[in-house]
Amino acid sequence: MGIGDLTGRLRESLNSKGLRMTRQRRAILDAARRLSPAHFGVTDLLYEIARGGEGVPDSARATVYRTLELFVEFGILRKLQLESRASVFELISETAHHEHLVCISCGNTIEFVSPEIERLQDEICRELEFEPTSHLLRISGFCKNCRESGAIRK
Amino acid sequence: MGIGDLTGRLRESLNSKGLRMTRQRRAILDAARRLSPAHFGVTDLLYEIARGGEGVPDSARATVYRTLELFVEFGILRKLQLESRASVFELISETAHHEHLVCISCGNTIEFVSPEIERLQDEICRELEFEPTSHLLRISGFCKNCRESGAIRK
DNA sequence: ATCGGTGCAAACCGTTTGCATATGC
DNA sequence: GCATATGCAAACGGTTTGCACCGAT
Repeated sequence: MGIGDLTGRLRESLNSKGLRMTRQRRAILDAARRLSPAHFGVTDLLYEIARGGEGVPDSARATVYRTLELFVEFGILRKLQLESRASVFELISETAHHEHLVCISCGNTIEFVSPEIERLQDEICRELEFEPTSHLLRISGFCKNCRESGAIRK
Repeated sequence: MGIGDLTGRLRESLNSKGLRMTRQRRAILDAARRLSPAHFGVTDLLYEIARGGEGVPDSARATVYRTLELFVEFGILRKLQLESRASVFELISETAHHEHLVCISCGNTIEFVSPEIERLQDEICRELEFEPTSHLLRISGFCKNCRESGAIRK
């Protein structure tokens, strides 16, 4: 099932719970797709929706929050914990789950995948009889650019 | 340098920056030590300080926030990102850095260490020319207890 | 027509900040 | 004595909630 079928998947998920497809939910999904594969926060989404000319007023943050929560439940979005304050989301695609390097100087994130680390995680969970549903691996530090430009302050 | 020498280490760190040892900073360090090795939030700390009879009023959250930040800078505490809302801290001891399994049903955390995963992380950083300063690995899911008791609601 | 969804404003909660007072050095 | 630290209260920013109205089914 491709990323192009997201609208169908959303409709399905909604139906199965007796919920409704609305203009706003469609607009939010579309904006998320346009922003993808970048990560985005609630404000990014509102801005992107406005750019798309969709009718979701800037004051409707509540709707966006409620909808994003729903999308996470449906497995359409993943909620990251990149920063301590604001929530950051990303569209879940068929591509492998990735981890993040976060530069504490410039704030940029670099993505990587490591099947070996994933395998070790599964092993640990088996040993501890823990049933994993998701995981987060984030390495903070200084990216190549910031090290070279001496922009390291923190 | 043992965990018992924390007060001395704090005094040293403070001196080296021209800062002062105060009743409050000592009280906060003591409370953190009493709570250790458990994780604690700002409210836990305030409560523990009150129990110790130290003179830090409940309204002095600002002081606690400022002090914890300082302690993190000094390498005495580590700030975790276990939850999205409130900050959680832990005392850094000589024992190896550990990772967390977090049960999304009961909220309990299980700690584990994995030198292999740490090694793979270092390898990845080397490849991507990234200089790591800290990392966070958190696996969410269901602990043994919750699976067995069928207490899984999510 | 019904029941879920939206928009708005107000409440919430953890955290930060400004400032007068208190205190370690 | 002077600069740092504290305590308090107010501001802040992201998020959640209550409720009247709107709209998909």
